Amino acid sequence: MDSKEISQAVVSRLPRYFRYLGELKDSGVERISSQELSDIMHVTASQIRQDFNNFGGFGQQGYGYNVEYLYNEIANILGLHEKHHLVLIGAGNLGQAIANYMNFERRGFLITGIFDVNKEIIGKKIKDITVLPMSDLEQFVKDNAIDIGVLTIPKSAAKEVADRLVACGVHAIWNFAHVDLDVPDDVLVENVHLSESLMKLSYNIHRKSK
Amino acid sequence: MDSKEISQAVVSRLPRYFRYLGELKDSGVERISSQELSDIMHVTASQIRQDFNNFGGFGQQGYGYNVEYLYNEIANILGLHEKHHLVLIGAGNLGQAIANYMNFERRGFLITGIFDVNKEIIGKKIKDITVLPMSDLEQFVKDNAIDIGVLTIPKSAAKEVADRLVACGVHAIWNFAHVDLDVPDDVLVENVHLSESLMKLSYNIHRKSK
DNA sequence: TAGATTGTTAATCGATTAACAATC
DNA sequence: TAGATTGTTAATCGATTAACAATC
Repeated sequence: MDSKEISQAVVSRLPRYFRYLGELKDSGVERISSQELSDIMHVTASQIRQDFNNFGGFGQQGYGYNVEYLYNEIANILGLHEKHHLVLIGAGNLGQAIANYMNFERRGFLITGIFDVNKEIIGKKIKDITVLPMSDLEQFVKDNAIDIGVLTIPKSAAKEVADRLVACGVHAIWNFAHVDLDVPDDVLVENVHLSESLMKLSYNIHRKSK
Repeated sequence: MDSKEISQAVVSRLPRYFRYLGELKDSGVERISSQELSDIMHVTASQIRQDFNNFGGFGQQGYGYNVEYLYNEIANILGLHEKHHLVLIGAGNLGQAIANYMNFERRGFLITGIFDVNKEIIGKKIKDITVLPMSDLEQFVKDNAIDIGVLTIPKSAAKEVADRLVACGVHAIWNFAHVDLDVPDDVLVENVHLSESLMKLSYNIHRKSK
C-alpha cells in the first residue's frame, strides 16, 4: 500500500505541527494556510505543503487547511488514536517524572507497570501503580499486552533489561540510558540521551564565545 | 579564524563519538582507524573522517587516530573543559532527576542554584542545594555567574521564566518545557521535548503494524 | 468569475559516500 | 620500502526551496 518511505526528517517534524495545530484549534482557529502556519512556526510554507503531501492531500486550493481536520489526520498518522501499554523500568526520579507526566496518558500512552531493583521502592505506589520487582517482568509483559518498554535505568543495566524485554515480546523501547541498544531489526528504539543534548548546547556556547 | 560554519548535523554526532572514544579509552585501546570505529559505531568511515576533519587533522596516515588524543580534542571542541554554572528552575521529579544525575557535574556542568514556586519545596535541600523562591532568581544569577538556565517547569510558566533569565544575562537555556521559546538571536536554546520523542516512536510502531 | 492557495514538479542546496592521491 | 590509512576532492544522494499549473 504505502510505497514511498517517509524520511525520519519529515517524521520528526510531525509532532511539532501537531502541537501548533492543537493550540490553534484550542484557540478557535478554523482554517489556516501554509503561509500563515509558516509565519507562526518559522518553517517555509513550501516545506509544510511538502510534508503534509507525503501523507495525502489534506488541504483545499484557495482555502488552505481546516485546522481541526488536519489536527486529527496528523494524530492518526502519529498513531495517537491507538492505545499503548508501557512498562517503566527504573523508578528513580526520572522514572517518576515520566510516570507522573499526565499528558502521555492523554495521548494513549498508559503506564501499566513500574519495575525496580531497589527493595526500598518495590511495593510502594507511584500514581496508583505498585512498583514490582524485576523478577515479575516477563509474566507482567505477557499478561498485560505491553508494547513499549521505557528504560529509566543506569546504562550498566540497560542492555540486559532491553534483551529481557525483547525476549518476552516488547517491540519498542524508549531508552533514556546513555548507551546504544543492540536489538533485532524489528524492534524500534527511540533514544533520549540527555547528556548528548547538553553537550550540543555546550558546543554552541563554546563556539559563540570565540 | 573559523571561517566555515559547522553544520548541526555534524555537531549532533560529536557527543556520540565522544562517548565511544571514552569507552575505548577506558578499555585501554590506544589507537583506532576510521574503519574500525565505523564497524563499532555503524556509521561510514568516510563520514567519520569528514566529521573529524571539520575541526582539523587529528589522525595520521597509515596509523589511524590516537584514542586518548582524539577523545580530548573532541572534549575541547564540545567545550567540556570549561566550567558552566547552571540554575535549575522547577524542582519537581524531572528537575530532581537532573540535579541528581552526577555525570553532568563530571563534565563541568555545575548545578549552582535550584528554584521553585512551591512553598512546600522551597527551603528543602536537593543534593546539598537549598531550593530558593523565584523572587531570588535575578540576584542569584548575577551573583553566581550563571550561564545556563534549565527549565523543568510546565509550559505555562516557561516563556515568562525564560524572559526573566534572558533579562538578567543568561545566554543559554536547556528547555524541557513543551513550548518553543522566543528569545533574542544571541541566546541559545536546546530543547528536550519528551512527548515529541514518544510520538516519533508511536509513528514508527503504527507504520510498522500496517 | 477572479483570487487564493494547494499539490506537485523542477531547481537548488547541503549532506553523505566514494575514490584516491598524499603521506606516515 | 611497502602497506596502511588519512585528508580531501569529486560524485551521489536526499532534503529543502522555488515555481507554477491545477483547482477550489
